[in-house]
Amino acid sequence: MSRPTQPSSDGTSRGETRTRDRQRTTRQILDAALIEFSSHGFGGARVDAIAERSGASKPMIYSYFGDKDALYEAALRDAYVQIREGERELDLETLSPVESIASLVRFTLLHYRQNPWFIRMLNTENLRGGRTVRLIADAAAIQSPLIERLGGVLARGRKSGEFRGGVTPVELYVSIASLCYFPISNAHTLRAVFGCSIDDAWLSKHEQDTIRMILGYLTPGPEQQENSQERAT
Amino acid sequence: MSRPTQPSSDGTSRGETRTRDRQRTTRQILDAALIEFSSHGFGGARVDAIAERSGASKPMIYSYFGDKDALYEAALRDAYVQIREGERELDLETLSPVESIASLVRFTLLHYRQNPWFIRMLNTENLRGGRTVRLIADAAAIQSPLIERLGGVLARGRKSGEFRGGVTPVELYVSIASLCYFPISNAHTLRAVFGCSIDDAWLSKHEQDTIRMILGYLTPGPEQQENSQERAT
Amino acid sequence: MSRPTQPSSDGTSRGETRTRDRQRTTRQILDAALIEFSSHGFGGARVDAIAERSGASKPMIYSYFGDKDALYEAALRDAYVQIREGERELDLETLSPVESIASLVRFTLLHYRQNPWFIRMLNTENLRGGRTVRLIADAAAIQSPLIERLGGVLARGRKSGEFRGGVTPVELYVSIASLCYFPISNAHTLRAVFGCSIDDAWLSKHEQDTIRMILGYLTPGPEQQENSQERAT
Amino acid sequence: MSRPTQPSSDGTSRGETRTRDRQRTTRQILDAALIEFSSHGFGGARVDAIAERSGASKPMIYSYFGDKDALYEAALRDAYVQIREGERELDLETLSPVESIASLVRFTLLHYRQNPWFIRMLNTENLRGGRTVRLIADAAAIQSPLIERLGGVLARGRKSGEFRGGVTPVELYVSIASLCYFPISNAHTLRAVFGCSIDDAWLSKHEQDTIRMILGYLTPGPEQQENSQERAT
DNA sequence: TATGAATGAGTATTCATTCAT
DNA sequence: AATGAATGAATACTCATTCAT
Repeated sequence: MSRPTQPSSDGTSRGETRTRDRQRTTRQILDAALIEFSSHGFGGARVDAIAERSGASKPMIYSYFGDKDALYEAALRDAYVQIREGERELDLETLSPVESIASLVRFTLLHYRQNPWFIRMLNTENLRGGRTVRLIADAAAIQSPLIERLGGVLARGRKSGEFRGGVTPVELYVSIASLCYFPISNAHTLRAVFGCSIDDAWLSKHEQDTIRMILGYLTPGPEQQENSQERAT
Repeated sequence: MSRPTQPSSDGTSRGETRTRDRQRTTRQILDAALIEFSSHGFGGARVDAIAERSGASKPMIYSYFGDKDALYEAALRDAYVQIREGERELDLETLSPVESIASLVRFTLLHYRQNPWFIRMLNTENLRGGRTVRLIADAAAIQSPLIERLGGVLARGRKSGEFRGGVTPVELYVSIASLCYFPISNAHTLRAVFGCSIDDAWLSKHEQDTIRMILGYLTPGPEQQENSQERAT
Repeated sequence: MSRPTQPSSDGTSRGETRTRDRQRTTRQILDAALIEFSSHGFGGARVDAIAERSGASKPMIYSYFGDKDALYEAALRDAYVQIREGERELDLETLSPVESIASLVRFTLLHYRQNPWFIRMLNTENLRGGRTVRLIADAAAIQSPLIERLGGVLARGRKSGEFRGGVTPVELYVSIASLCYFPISNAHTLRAVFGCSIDDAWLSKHEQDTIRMILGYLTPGPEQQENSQERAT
Repeated sequence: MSRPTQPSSDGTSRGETRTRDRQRTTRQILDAALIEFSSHGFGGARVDAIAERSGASKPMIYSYFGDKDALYEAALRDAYVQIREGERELDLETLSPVESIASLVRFTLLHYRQNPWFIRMLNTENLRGGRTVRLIADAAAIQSPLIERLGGVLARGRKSGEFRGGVTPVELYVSIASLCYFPISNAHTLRAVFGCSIDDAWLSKHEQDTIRMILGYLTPGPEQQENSQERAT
């Protein structure tokens, strides 16, 4: 029943073509899965919809990935892989420490805006209690080298006297991510409750504010504010 | 199973127990719905599970609320109502401006930690594109008077010279919420990707950092940082 | 809990009032049931709808009638009772035989048109295989004295030479009923399939045709037509 | 269970069995649906029962037809299609006008007796107010070419002097259908109320009576009867 | 290998019927 | 006696998954 495939004219062998087809199909399925899972959450996602959008048949999806959970896992991992690839374009090594931080903020915000499905996948996964990310946490792809690079920036800044000590890269990055993630992730409820529309202008302003906040936090300065609550208690 | 209802002292009679039972049942259904929807998202939530957890029968749920969508809407609204009630306990009027801000940060973080289902409901709703919150946005319950009160704090701070101008209460609140929301909302993925466990200690430290960041942002100061990127560009 | 009812001012005693109330409620339930059953069939009828339309509570309906089947049975019997009452107004004794027949046709058609729920109840019951009408067939109310009276008309007509013999009243009545029932019962499908709208004008014409057909059938005449098929076979 | 399918001789290959199975399954579902809907009405029909009787699974039914309404629509349309197919066997062109009419009556009665579900489907649909037949009325299948053919018979009869004028084919057909439909449709209630059992013998006699009535109605004759009521008024 | 077709096990929702007052 | 409230048992419909080819 398998139709005879004559050797492809571009020099690839039959096996290679198959491999390439398989990769292409896998890619299409993952893209469709990312859209579907990030649009409707895990429970609301439909394998049918993924099949239709990807152009692959359902048995194919099952044969490639196993079941819905496994497909979700693959999609989540792929989400991280794509994001990590994006992060590689970020330059934290040649800019000045201050500029590196500003650049990181700008990049993070832009990244979230350009890949809204990523935020949605993270929301979905956290709603699920992280049960899947835990499974794939050991895989190298998911861990971000960003922390290490950010550690370098902090060290440089401390050495140059621009930054104070006592700030870990993880804490710093979580703060940056928080400020970039939340307004985009929660745009709908923010608009409904506070009447603010999180559009380009709003986010541009927010970008400035965030940079100011983060740099203010890193600056050595007179350090009066952080004692405020100690006095209060 | 029927708890002893002491005779009502306010003159209401008969029907009273029915009413009270209805209220109690409604409450139980809403509680169960909040747990279910915030645990599994809308698509993954099961009306059966809500019935079982609440102790109400399914027909009762449908008779009280209509359908799954309406039940979700009621639960979402209730989530906001509960949060608004919590916010009333917050004192932003008698404390000093700086202390008010610190207090708001502490309160927000505590609030999110103590009511994790709230964060999860917001995530769920935003995953749905906010289609339900839009429906109930006009209800008084949902809009927060917090913004107005925060505006008062900012005004007082500006008058006393502690705060600079040019900061709107919404922007400020979004930043505070961002910093408090994200680490809790995304605790699972953060742990998997950055290896940090968002526990009490972590959050205590984060609370300090957040207060420092926010106050640093509000302080007039030499204003060098916020120009950094202008130099860069 | 039963409120004291002072003796009614119109001379009826408490017991009588209760009896009268019960009768009135029963009547209202039956009316609502006739509408509901004849509108939606047995399977499509909703006890809730009957309760709402009748103004009676569902437990009352169940206490009065038993269950849905029994209620249907009562409604069906009532349909026949009402129809029989209507038939009493028909005069088949004083008019001439020919006029009696014409009058019966006119009456039957009018009757069906004025009580469309009756046709629908009959359709419903026949769809059910007559399982209920069989139960109540023994009750006097349901059997029609019409056949007997029609027998008298036929006898008179035969005696006067206007009608031929060999026609039983049941056969005759079935033919009349057929011609009156079908166009009304099947008005919707007739319109869809044959494009004819069964309105007043159409039915007036049909009334004439029916009378002509029936009388032609009863008239002694040269009797050529009815042999036609014997020749054919 | 799979009947042996001989290799198709018309050049179609593969997919053929699938198609044929689909057609066969569709047929079985429609048959089961006709039985179920005509036995219990729309509201009383159970999709489960149709699945069981047809041997198809419920999801298959839904995948083939859509939902219960659509299945009902398909069944109703199919009922008409089958009936129209039956009518094609009827010869109204070569027989004499009188014989044609007699033949049509005999055919109609036989048809109704042999396909009792057809009458029941019509009853069901009319009980529903014809809302579905209206949807499919435009489909060619449903409209009967019978009327046209009957018009031809009437014309021939008028030309030969056997039939009078002033009779439209629709009116005539409705009368014939009435006389054939009602005794079968209402057999159950007729038996209960008038004690007559509508069996083969009864219907044979009724067939004769109907032919007599219809032909009497068509015959030119002295035309005395139809004036009777004018005298009465 | 690839896929149209098929289904077991749900899932939201309804309804006849009964309880508690 | 009368009814608002409650529910067991369906009922229409769906979906992740597998079969047959």
